[in-house]
Amino acid sequence: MNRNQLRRRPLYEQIKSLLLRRINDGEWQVDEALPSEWDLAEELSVSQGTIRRALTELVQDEVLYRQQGRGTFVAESVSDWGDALLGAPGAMGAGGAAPLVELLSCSRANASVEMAEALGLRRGEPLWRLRQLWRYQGQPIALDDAYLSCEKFEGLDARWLRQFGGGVYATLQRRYGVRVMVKSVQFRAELLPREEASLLGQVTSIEVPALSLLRLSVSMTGEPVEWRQRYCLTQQFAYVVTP
Amino acid sequence: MNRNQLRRRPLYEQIKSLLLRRINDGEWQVDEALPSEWDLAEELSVSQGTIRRALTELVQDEVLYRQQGRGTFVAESVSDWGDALLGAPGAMGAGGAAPLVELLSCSRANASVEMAEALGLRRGEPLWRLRQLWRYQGQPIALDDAYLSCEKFEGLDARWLRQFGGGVYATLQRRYGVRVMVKSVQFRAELLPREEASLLGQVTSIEVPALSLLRLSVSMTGEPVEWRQRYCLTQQFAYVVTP
DNA sequence: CAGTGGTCTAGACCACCGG
DNA sequence: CGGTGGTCTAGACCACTGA
Repeated sequence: MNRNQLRRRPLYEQIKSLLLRRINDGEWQVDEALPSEWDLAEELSVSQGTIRRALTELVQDEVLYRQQGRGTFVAESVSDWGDALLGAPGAMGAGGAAPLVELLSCSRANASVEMAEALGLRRGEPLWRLRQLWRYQGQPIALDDAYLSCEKFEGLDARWLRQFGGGVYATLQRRYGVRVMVKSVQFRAELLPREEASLLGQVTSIEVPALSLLRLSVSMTGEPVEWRQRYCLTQQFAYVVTP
Repeated sequence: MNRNQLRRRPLYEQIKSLLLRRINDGEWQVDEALPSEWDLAEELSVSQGTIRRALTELVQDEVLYRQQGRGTFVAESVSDWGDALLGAPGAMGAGGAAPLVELLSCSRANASVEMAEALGLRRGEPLWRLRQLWRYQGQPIALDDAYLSCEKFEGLDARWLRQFGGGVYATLQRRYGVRVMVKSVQFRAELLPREEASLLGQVTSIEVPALSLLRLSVSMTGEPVEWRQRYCLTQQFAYVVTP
């Protein structure tokens, strides 16, 4: 390891970046073990304690997971759904589960002002719009529109996404080597727009309030990747977050 | 430090608990420095590295904060509002700020089934109900009802809360030595009930959707302390969370 | 059993802060 | 300048896993 690096970034930070790059380059697959801490220490000419610290932080970032006696492994990327669970309103203890996803469509759109700003693109640039329907206990519960740059993710289409399964983020990781993490989430309460209401099976004429989420996801290097809007029905189940 | 403790809990965990107890007992005030890592190490007969690890985790839990060259200090308890910010819808970059709080009333209520379960009490037990109005840029933006056990927090009243200022959590810490952290939050979209609508200045006859939050807060030892419900207007500002 | 991560120690040097 | 936290090293022992 180069010790004369202007002494700016600590060693363990440099090792974090290095490992992150190698993970994203696909050097180790999901659930595959990295070399042991001692082997990494020798390879990178640092002490095992320094390797340990880098790995510990990557575990905290949920990029890796450890199992005592077995090794250190590459973690799955986050789920499209996010960390939230669906639970009975008022019952704070028992968290439910995450819903199941179905890809409805993959079309093209143009970046709005907000999308362009959030994604670091110019207004009007072409984006993929991936529409997903979430079901919980068989019932439609949420509708997502995910927007991603066409340029960065050339050739993304419904066939790929359905074939891979596991949602948009899993596909980004496996096909484009991009790991993603949620940077920011906005919550609002809105009346469900007509189109979304019909897709969510809300056919009554009365207007129904829905939880509206806006979410910005970035790559591990902090580069904005996805702008996602979600309408979530919360009459039966609440959207539960546990910090 | 007792090394023959059945070897169950690691030393740094024991030290975390010990320091947490001493912080809650008021041994050091908010923004007051703890003894240096070396002094603590000597006092507790462990190595500085072990003290360091315990402190690092308490910093991650936002119980302490560190300043290089100065020391390690007791942090403020969390704000009643929580970690969220109010921001312009669609603008993910620029987070706004938190709103200002005003205590409306302090009354008594009886625990509902959900409250009792969440707080570990029996149904119908007496609770304080603290009603707070949040204003942002002068406009009412959210209404909170915080419920706490009357038994555990004897003598809580509006005078104390107003006199202390800084909200419920600051008062719990200063008067009862209880530090609090948010354990779980539920989000729902609802139509704003009539009473809450009038307190939030929504006098139109049409029904307005509001973001409904249910939040359970616990002490540092994990004991449930507060059940809080919030109605938040989101027509103008979104509720922004940054993980 | 060998190999892995998990804890703990001791000591060194650096970077920053304040008087 | 002394005192603080921040980084890095080397080595020891433990606890768990799997062959």
